[in-house]
Amino acid sequence: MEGSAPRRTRIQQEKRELILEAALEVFSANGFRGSTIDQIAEAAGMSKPNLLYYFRRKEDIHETLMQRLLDTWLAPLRELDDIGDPLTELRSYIRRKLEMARDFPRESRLFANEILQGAPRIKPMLEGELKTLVDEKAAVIKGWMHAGKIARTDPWHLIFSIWATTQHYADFDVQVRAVLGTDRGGDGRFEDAARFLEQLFLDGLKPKG
Amino acid sequence: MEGSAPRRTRIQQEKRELILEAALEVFSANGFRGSTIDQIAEAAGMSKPNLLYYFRRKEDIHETLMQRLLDTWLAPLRELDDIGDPLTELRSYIRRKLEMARDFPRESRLFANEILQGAPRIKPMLEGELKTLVDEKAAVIKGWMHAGKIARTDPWHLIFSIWATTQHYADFDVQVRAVLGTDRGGDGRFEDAARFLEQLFLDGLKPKG
DNA sequence: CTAACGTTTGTCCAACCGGTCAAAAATTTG
DNA sequence: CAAATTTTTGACCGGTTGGACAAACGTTAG
Repeated sequence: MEGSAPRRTRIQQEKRELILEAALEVFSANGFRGSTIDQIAEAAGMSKPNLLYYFRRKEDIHETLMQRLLDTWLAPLRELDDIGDPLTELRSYIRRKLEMARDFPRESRLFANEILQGAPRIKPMLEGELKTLVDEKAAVIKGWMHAGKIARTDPWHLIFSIWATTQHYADFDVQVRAVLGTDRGGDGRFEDAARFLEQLFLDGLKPKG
Repeated sequence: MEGSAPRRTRIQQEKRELILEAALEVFSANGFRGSTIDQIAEAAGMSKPNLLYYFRRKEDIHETLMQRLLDTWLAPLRELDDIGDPLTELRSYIRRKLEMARDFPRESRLFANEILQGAPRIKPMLEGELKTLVDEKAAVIKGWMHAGKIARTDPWHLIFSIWATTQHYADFDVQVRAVLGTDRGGDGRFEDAARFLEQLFLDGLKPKG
């Protein structure tokens, strides 16, 4: 078990939040090794030694950021439930994930950076907590398939494809905008994406017979 | 126009290849800023000054690597042609992209790293060459839709979704393997992915009426 | 007021990093 | 062979980076 959370003064809480916000900005844009404490300190409006008073090491900032991220990041999947209509349930999971890519692109990129580098700091979590959660939800989806509510296919790869297609709009944002151009690359691109993904996941590409 | 390629001795050609291979390994694992010349030199089996004799600056290595990458990386899309049957054509595009994720994961990660950081070095190419190519292929796909050969949807987002789902298996490999576990995360995962993606893109998830 | 405690800053350091340079070693050329 | 050229190396440099530290400053409680 972890030790209890250390008591913090009001200033400590505020400043730590400020630093984490700044670090999210910097880390997500430059990666861990590509970011310097000075950059984060400047973005947080304080001096480097001052920042190091609140977080003793650069890694501590990253670790704290990552822990918080994971909770919110997996929330949409946790909400995937056996209650409603399967297709509706999946559709709203996709929508929620796409909204997260739109509203929290920095978090998405921070996560992508970590995985790309081989997930050195969160591999145990992937193999433990994440795998458990996905296996659990895969079982739910499998139930829907056996009940004939959705087509039979591989639930794990289905989840991967939802992750991939939605996070793409955060992680590869520059490319998406470059390809769509100034006219179609504006704010409307997420609605276009939502429409497309809904159709893809529901009906695929075969023309209506 | 570019100047003509400089003449190189046999040793220069060999050593430059050796360096590029080593750099691909290092850059794709650590990103540009996260990699050091020393790491690349060691992976290439030579000293740092020796490496710098063949590439004057770290950036030169990265640039050369990126130029080569882009040609091979976009080859599958270039091959997408108006000749055969549309659904077959799309299916084999997806298959080719998935094979590239399987056979050239380092190239995929190198590219992903660059885009994630905002594509500082290849943005012009994205807005120029890449956009032109995608627009061209989107027009082809649109033709198929008007001819009733495939369902009507957004061709650009269709291309994005193919990129996202296939490259996911290279870029997020650690996560994919962690979630699938030791039994299903082996070499067979690409065949499972291929089967799943084919079904997804052709039929979607609606149960067969 | 004052002592205790929390916060901020300037200075400093050792390690690292990209890159230079001259000289040595190896190779090619005549 | 010897001269010219290419390749390799060790030593070095200036700038950056993560982090330590003590002293100064601010705040709060008695």
